[in-house]
Amino acid sequence: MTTQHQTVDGSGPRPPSSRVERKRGRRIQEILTTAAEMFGERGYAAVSLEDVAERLDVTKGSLYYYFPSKDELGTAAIETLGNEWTSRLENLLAAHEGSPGEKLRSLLREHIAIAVCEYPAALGLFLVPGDWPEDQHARIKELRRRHDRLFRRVVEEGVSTGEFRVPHVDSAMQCMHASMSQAPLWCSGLDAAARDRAIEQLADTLMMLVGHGPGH
Amino acid sequence: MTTQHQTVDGSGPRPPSSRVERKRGRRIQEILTTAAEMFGERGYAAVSLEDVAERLDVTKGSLYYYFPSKDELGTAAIETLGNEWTSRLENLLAAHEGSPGEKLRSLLREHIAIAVCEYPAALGLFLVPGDWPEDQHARIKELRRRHDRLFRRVVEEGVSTGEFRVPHVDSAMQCMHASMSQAPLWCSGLDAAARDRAIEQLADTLMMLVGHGPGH
DNA sequence: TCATCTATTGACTCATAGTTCAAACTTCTG
DNA sequence: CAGAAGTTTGAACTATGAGTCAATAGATGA
Repeated sequence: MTTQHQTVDGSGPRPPSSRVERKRGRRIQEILTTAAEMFGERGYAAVSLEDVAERLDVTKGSLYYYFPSKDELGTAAIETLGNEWTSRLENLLAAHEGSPGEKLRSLLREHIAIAVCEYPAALGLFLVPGDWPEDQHARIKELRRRHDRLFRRVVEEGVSTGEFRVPHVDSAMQCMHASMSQAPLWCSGLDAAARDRAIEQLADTLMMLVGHGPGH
Repeated sequence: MTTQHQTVDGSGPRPPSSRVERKRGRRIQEILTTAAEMFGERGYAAVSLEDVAERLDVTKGSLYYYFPSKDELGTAAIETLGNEWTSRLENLLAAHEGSPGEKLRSLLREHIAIAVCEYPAALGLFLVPGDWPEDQHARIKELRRRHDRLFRRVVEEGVSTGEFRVPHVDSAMQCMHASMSQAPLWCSGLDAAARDRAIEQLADTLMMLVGHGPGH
């Protein structure tokens, strides 16, 4: 068999099995991360597979050994990135014991840090869904919804206990997401120290949206 | 002469002159508005000139009668849109007599309303600058800077009089711009009444960023 | 070491989108 | 109305990027 294009995620009853399969998995991750990064930086349509291949130091054909098409690569990039991202936020929230204010601040920090430090520019995935084909467009919107539910739960908890003062929850959520989605842009080019400071300040600022200023 | 591709903006010592020239100007505006709208919706790379031509009910070749290339069309779209936009905000601010809080709220409302109602989706121009070629990328950044200066002046005025409480001015500005740039997305599909309400609520929410909640 | 499975290459095809242009059509103007 | 000027068209041409594939290089295991 020359090509396989198996399902990407390791779900189902398949253990990491042989060394060669684990190696394949790592290669796929490498490709997905790079692709997501570039799609995030410049949009889906503007990035050619040759561009992606070049950054990976391989040729275009090699990518087709792992993915049957650009669209499938795009889909996989959204899915794997989105799944890891969301589950990390969910775990953080599940393990957190603090007040709504503390919870929200932790969520914000984690979310921004992942975006800025680990998948630089990858949150750009969320920027112009119109740039993506129909199918992927829908997935991105779904991913957005999942993140929104997480944050919204905490915000509404804070509103009901009176700790937050939010004139319009929907607007506040939208502003929060919009701001976080552009954080990688603002932080690109900063050194580690400045980046950490910027993340901290951004979290401070977004807490203002729920009426939870530095006075608290 | 078959093609001309003259400068687009009406600056310099050229009155609107003949009727035919005015007609030409209107046609150019029509093209620019449509193109900006589509670039905003789906990004620069994802929109072909045939797409633009189709929405205008002409053929691709016709666009080349007015613009020598896609890139020039993109540049002109950014420039004209940006110039009109900025000067309207500048005029509003120059004529305004109120407190920093009232000024900022007016600016926000006007900015969002222009984005949402007059150039639907055109603020998307600002969304993925990486999607554009170098040259246009730089122009978009410059345009952003001009808008930023306007808003920042008002915010800093409010901070110095003590009316605003802003932990980090840079972060606050970034969040403000990010949120406004996505407003057209949120408002697409709303009827006029719902749209006006959404604009109002968004302005409320962004006032929170400068510690100027509904209590004031 | 040989045989087999895996991974990569580079040259090729095909479709799309940017660009040119001569010819046809429309609108002005004397 | 005739001719000139302005505008639009549709059919090329070209460049780019998606996708294919046979040949080759590299691992792996007996």
